[in-house]
Amino acid sequence: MQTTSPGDESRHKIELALGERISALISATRALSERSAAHFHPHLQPAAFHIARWLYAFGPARPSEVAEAVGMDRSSTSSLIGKMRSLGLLDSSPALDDRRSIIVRLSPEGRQRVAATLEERGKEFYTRTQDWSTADLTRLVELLGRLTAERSSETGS
Amino acid sequence: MQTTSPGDESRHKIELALGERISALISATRALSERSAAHFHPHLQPAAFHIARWLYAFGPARPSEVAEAVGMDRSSTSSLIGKMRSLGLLDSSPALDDRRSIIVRLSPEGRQRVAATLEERGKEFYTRTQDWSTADLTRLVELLGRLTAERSSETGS
DNA sequence: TGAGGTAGTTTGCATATCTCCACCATATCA
DNA sequence: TGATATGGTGGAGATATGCAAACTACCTCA
Repeated sequence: MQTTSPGDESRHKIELALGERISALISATRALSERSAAHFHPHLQPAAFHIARWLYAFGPARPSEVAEAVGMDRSSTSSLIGKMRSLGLLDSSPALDDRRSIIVRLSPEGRQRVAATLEERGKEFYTRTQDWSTADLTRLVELLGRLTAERSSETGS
Repeated sequence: MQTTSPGDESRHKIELALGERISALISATRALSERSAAHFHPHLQPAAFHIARWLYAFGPARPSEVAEAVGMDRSSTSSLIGKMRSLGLLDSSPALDDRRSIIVRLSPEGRQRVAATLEERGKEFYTRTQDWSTADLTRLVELLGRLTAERSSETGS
């Protein structure tokens, strides 16, 4: 695993560091995330929040795509999607290009509920940025946005 | 609690945006995280990885502190810590200030295993930053570091 | 000193989720 | 056309984790 050029080597170090920082962020937010999931909706299992949050962040998609993206299996995802639909948290429409499939999306109420959960539970986290400059905050938002904006080349549709 | 000054208002908007970006990042990395947890160690439950990863990121701590931080209950945490100890993945020492308590820390092997898991599974994620400038990458690493740097009593490393 | 609280561990039980497995409708390909 | 694969759904059984309670050792405070 010896790197060939000095540039590649330091680049890889930075990428490794990024991985560790993201990992630290995930660790730091895990308790918050689980609590949010538990409080998302009184008639839903926690995992429903993971589905809803993904749809909130990345928009409408097919159930199998959601399952793959959040690392859940298709049965559980299907069942939770069914429950969320019957609770009015999300809508579905037939997929245009494949009549076996459907597209699920958050309903306005579902979207609102995710937003409320994020804001309510996220307050505990805001204290960390209280002494940040607005410029740094904005920069971080922008960079994170670029990091997660990557949903065009998938599924070739 | 309505904010009064325009500065506070836009500030809050940025904080909200940050919350949504972090949420998106967590959604985007959830599948990866779960897969990493599942592959962390063949004789351990997935949740052991969450404990190990937290210790990797934030250093030695008491079991109850870990449980609180990763959002798991103390019985599961205790049981998993016991298993990891017997597998040589972490060591424990008595807490100096409280003889009821202990301090757990990753062993060199445990640390190495977490690092290996992070690097191996994280590769799928690196493609996202391939076309980033090194400056942006470095900046993101720095900002994320500041966001998660919250523990005063770290043990070097 | 004694009373009550806390840290860690263990156990029993409830529940959430995963792993197969099967099924149907549709798609894809020979 | 037929054969095989895929997307969504549902069920049965296995496992992981949460929750509650009990226990020991220890701490804290009156």
